[in-house]
Amino acid sequence: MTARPAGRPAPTLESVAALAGVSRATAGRVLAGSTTVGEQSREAVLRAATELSYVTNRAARSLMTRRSDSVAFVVGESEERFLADPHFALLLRGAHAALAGQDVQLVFSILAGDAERQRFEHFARGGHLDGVILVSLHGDDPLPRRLLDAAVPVVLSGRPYRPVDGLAYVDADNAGGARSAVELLLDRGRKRIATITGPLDMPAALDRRDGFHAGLDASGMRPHGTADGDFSVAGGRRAMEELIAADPGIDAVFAANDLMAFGAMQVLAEHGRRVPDDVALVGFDDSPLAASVHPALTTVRQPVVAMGAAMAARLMTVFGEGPGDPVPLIMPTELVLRGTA
Amino acid sequence: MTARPAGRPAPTLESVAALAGVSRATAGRVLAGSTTVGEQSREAVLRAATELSYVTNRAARSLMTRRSDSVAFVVGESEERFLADPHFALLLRGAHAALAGQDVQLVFSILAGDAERQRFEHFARGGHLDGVILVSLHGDDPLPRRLLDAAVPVVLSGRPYRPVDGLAYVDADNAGGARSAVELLLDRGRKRIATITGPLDMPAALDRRDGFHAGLDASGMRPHGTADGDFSVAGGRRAMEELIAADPGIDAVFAANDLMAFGAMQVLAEHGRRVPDDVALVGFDDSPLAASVHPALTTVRQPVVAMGAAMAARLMTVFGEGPGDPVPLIMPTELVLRGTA
DNA sequence: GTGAAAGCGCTAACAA
DNA sequence: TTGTTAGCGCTTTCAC
Repeated sequence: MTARPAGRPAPTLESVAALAGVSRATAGRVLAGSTTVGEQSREAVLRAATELSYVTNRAARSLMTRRSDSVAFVVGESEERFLADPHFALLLRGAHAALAGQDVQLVFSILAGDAERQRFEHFARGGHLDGVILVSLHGDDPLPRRLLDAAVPVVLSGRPYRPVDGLAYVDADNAGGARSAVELLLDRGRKRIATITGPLDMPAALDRRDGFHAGLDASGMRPHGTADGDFSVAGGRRAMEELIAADPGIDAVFAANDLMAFGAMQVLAEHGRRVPDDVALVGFDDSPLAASVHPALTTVRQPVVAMGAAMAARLMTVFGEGPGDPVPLIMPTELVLRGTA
Repeated sequence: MTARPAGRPAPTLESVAALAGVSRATAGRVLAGSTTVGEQSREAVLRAATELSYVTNRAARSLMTRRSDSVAFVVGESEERFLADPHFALLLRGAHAALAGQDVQLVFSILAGDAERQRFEHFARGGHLDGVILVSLHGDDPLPRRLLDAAVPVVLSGRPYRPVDGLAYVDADNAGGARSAVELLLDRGRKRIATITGPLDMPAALDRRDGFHAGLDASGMRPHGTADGDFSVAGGRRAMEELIAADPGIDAVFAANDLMAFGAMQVLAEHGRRVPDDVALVGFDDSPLAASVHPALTTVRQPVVAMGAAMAARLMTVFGEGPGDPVPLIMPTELVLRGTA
């Protein structure tokens, strides 16, 4: 189907040129923003284009330029968990915002299962994408390497599990953020501090855990418990139960993301522990719900929307660059003081 | 850039044909799945295509077929709220799943602000989209009508605020679901039942409110309070505060979505009301968090992923159809009994 | 069953 | 500054 009432064919550059009384080439120049065009022609073309409400045919353009003018936003996760996390939507929003106005399409894809992974890789290698934003990869996923080998520009959300030559990425200062959370807890006079980690096949979880330990070490203290979660509310609940069972005396918890912190809050309440009086709590993300729970969650904010935008922007500039290792972009975090610590 | 190591040009149909020793036309026929091709040629072509890892150039194909092989998923909402709601991600996932394997791209867009709306409409009218999935529109948005007028197939998520001729949509049985929630509360012996509504410029909120009233009417009862929320946790909190202030004696609440129910749960706890003993609570959505809060939320499940898939499927079939009013698809809801009622 | 040839609408190289 | 020309890679008649 053509998106147009039957009978009226889509206006082409040809028809715009005809109406403006110039050649197709000149019309093309004007629409492409070339400056080497006479004032008269320019105006005539612009008027004609508006008149016909002309829209460039991207297929024809792509064929010539060998660019697709589209960027993929790819979620490398078969599980539901990541999509349920607002983090994902905010990254997407940021990427979209950065691309809006650039005349670049955002193609969305989820890699659920091997079949889809293969289809996607095939598609990407076919030159149908000017770049790929890769999000929520686990472990040592070979996809970035493979795309790079096929000369497809890639930007990763978060550092790769293992360093990959030539791979660009945008990350938050996870270790620094975690450390600042611990320091806050220490400032508040807490002595028995535990942590709930994220899934340890993800670099973000690893870095937050390391930052947590670094913060304690710096004060000559030791963790009073570590329980592994999975970045979900339910995982946070389980981990908190573990922590309490192992050491009923803990007086502070750093959860590696907000969802797990919410789970921990529930469990603490169920065990009759008051937050923050008995147990102080700090999360990570500053997700949209953090301000709405009660008491409101003290957390480490990472600029997720800005990170999404940065990834898209990175991709746009990478297009022009030659070989050489791209510089990772590490965005600062910020402690948001609210009611739980 | 071409997504391919410099020097090695992307294989074309031409090169596949050459390697297979047939004409480009025959190669094309095989790859398009035509049956009028000899067994020998077919095998030769398939082998050659695999050998070269050939990928059809979509731009060239689009140019010929006048189809874009892409569908847009469009969020008509400038506000953050909708994106933070897991509902959105699940719809997206469903739509993506239905399109996977169909060789159709999912183009993602958010209509934040007038500039973006215009750009999008222009783009869509340009015939760059085979169809549009429209999500989270407010009030009497003219966009569906305008797209339809431009002969762009549209499927709406949820019924339109006002009926629009020829507009396809997929909705949940909001009124029925709300009604079943009320009936549960009545079954539990509750007498003083209030509701927290969604934003009343959205049909889903309206229909749930109406279903709530219908359920009460059927038993000859009247609502003990109505407070308007906005589908957010914070809005649910505010509404619950209102409800308690207006009538401290209420013994049940139906919240028009889960996020507001979460807010209500917090406020009830803060006021020393036990859930469900003192006040029973039913939400709507069965969002991923509903099972994780404590007590776990009793709620009305709507099949969101299936709805997203249905919208995409609808779009694919609409392509072929002629004029005539499409039949709306109303998906059933289901009461999920958990701890709050 | 297969091939030759004609474009789809655009951009880019070259002339003028 | 402008126009002419030559394709980009594909699908699709139309012959054979």
